[in-house]
Amino acid sequence: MHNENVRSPEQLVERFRSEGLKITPQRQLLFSLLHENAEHPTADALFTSASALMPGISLRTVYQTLTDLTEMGELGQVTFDGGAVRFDPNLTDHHHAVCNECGTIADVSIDHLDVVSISQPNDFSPSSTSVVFHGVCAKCASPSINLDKPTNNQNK
Amino acid sequence: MHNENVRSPEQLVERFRSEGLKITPQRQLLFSLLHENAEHPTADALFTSASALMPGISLRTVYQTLTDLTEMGELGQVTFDGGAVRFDPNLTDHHHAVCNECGTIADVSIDHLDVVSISQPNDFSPSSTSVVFHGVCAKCASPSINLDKPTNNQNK
DNA sequence: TTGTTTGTTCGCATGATTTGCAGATTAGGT
DNA sequence: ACCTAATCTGCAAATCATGCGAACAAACAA
Repeated sequence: MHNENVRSPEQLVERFRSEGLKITPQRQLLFSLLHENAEHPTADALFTSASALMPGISLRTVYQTLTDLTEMGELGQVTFDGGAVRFDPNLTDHHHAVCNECGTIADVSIDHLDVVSISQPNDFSPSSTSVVFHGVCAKCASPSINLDKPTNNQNK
Repeated sequence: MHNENVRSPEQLVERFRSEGLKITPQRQLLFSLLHENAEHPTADALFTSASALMPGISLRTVYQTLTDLTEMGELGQVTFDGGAVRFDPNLTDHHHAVCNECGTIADVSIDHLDVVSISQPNDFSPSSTSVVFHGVCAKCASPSINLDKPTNNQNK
């Protein structure tokens, strides 16, 4: 069974067409780069990936397309620790686990979130809830595997 | 009973003294502006408040002091929706509710957070968990009170 | 009180991220 | 092949935050 909530490039092309928008090579490339991309890339990271395959593509176009997709509800945005906005093609209801060491962000599916006894917001009606776990991922936690310890903490 | 986890200006002065740091008027002012400040202010908001009471204070000093306090563990930082970093003097374990209308951020105390059946991170050891509720606060939700509807959404 | 030392403050430059704008370009239809 | 409107691109500019060095002042000693 395949997850309908991660749009394929074809689906996004169809969506754009139905909205009367044009199908450009830049957009098609970004659609495919986003497809089932679980790395929660920043605009700049996508620009780097895209540039390798399409030299000359503009960072401005990457931002524009990501904004378009977000406004169409085809892309989610998340921000951790004040850094750059990260884009999330996973449209299912899920949460995130951020590794303090390497900065990678993993999706977390929570079947049932039970929040017991909230004190303040007896007058607050939440429309959505996001949970972020901070900790150390398996790769960074195991010393045996972590011989080639990378220092590239992607956090800011 | 008084919450020991929101430091008074006197406590912060004591802490700074014990660390061999100097007690300057700028720092004292910021300590008092942060004391039991539940508005989760940005650095710029604090700079504006501080400037009214101490004309000439530098935004750089505000950032510096906030960074110092954060590194000392006397201040928390939170970011919502990619905007500016917000500072939180509430050191107790708590969460946040963000109003989609007016942008105000309310503290939420959760007595018990029960997360059931996490799928991905069977290999992830979280050291902290943050929950953010997005919705509409009481003030913005009640039409009778909301006659003077303010448009100042503080979100970005 | 005066002097010394060392941490602070301040202003400016710089970096990082994101958006506005306008001219050049091109997808999609005639 | 041509038109037209949408799109792409490059650059300027806004926002947020930090690095740096010179001027300044808190803390302490004499």
